[in-house]
Amino acid sequence: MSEVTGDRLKSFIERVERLENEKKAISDDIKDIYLEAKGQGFSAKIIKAIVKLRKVSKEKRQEEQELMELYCSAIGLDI
Amino acid sequence: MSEVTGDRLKSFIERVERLENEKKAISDDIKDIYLEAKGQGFSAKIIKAIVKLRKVSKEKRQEEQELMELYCSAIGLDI
Amino acid sequence: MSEVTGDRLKSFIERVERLENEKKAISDDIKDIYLEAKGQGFSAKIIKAIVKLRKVSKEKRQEEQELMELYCSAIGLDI
Amino acid sequence: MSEVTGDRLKSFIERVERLENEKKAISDDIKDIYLEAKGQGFSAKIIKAIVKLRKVSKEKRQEEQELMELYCSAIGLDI
DNA sequence: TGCATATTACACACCC
DNA sequence: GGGTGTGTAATATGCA
Repeated sequence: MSEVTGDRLKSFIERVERLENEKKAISDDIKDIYLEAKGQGFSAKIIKAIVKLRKVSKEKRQEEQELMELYCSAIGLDI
Repeated sequence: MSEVTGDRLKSFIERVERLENEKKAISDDIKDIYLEAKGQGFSAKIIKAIVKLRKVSKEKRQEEQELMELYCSAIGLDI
Repeated sequence: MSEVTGDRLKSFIERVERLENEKKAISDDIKDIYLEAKGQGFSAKIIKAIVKLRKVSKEKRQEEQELMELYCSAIGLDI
Repeated sequence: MSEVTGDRLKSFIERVERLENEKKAISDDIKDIYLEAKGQGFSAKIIKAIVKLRKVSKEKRQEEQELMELYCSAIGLDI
């Protein structure tokens, strides 16, 4: 591998590492928000569930719910 | 739940969603870098392995340091 | 640390390691069952959800559901 | 879903539940060992650290081996 | 599309 | 008993 090639490779690696650091910082910020919410009496767990809920479409959620109910009725589990 | 409380809750949710979008954008940037590297003939798999190796090496050093401190504190040795 | 003490310590470590290996083997068996179920056309995801469901009491599930609905109505999210 | 299908589903669920119970029993045994060790004056935290260290050392060796093979295959070197 | 991996979420255990 | 940390489980992503 030529020196130039090595430099380019190094450049790629460092760019990735820089972005991963930024990503990590944002993750930490998100954690802080959950802590803040918790400090004001909100349940972090529920907030996370809502954020997730808003991501996936209503149709998809209903599909899963229906499959779940089908399985439960098949084994006689009352939910 | 009062309207004010609902507003604060909504604010938390939207802040989280905004940060998650930023995080997603960074992930996409990282993906682009790997594509670019691949376009220049580098193996993305190898680059990822190197990035990971550099990360775990750093973490391993920290872990060993912490383990040493744990041992020292366990035997009452002040370092 | 005396030799006897060292031997006892070693014994504890090895007993833990042996049990952790057994635990790992069981985890693998569980994974195999999910694969088998999947191979017969069942959704592993849903089965896991059901197993989890049977673990927690009905009351607890309802509580979480109600809290969730309270939060959603507070931010005007129709679920 | 036919009754037969429901029975098969139920069988999968019960097999998983049985194995999870076994796993739980082993976890409890491990906890007992730590209590016993503590009762003899050993630090559970340190023992856990040692067990973990022995585990990751082994894993790390394997990872390095795999990385080496990855590098070699990347440059077309047959080892 | 199925598999491997990486991230994320959760629950349990320990400590104060 | 409450908060923190750790270990495990689940999900989402990316590659073959």
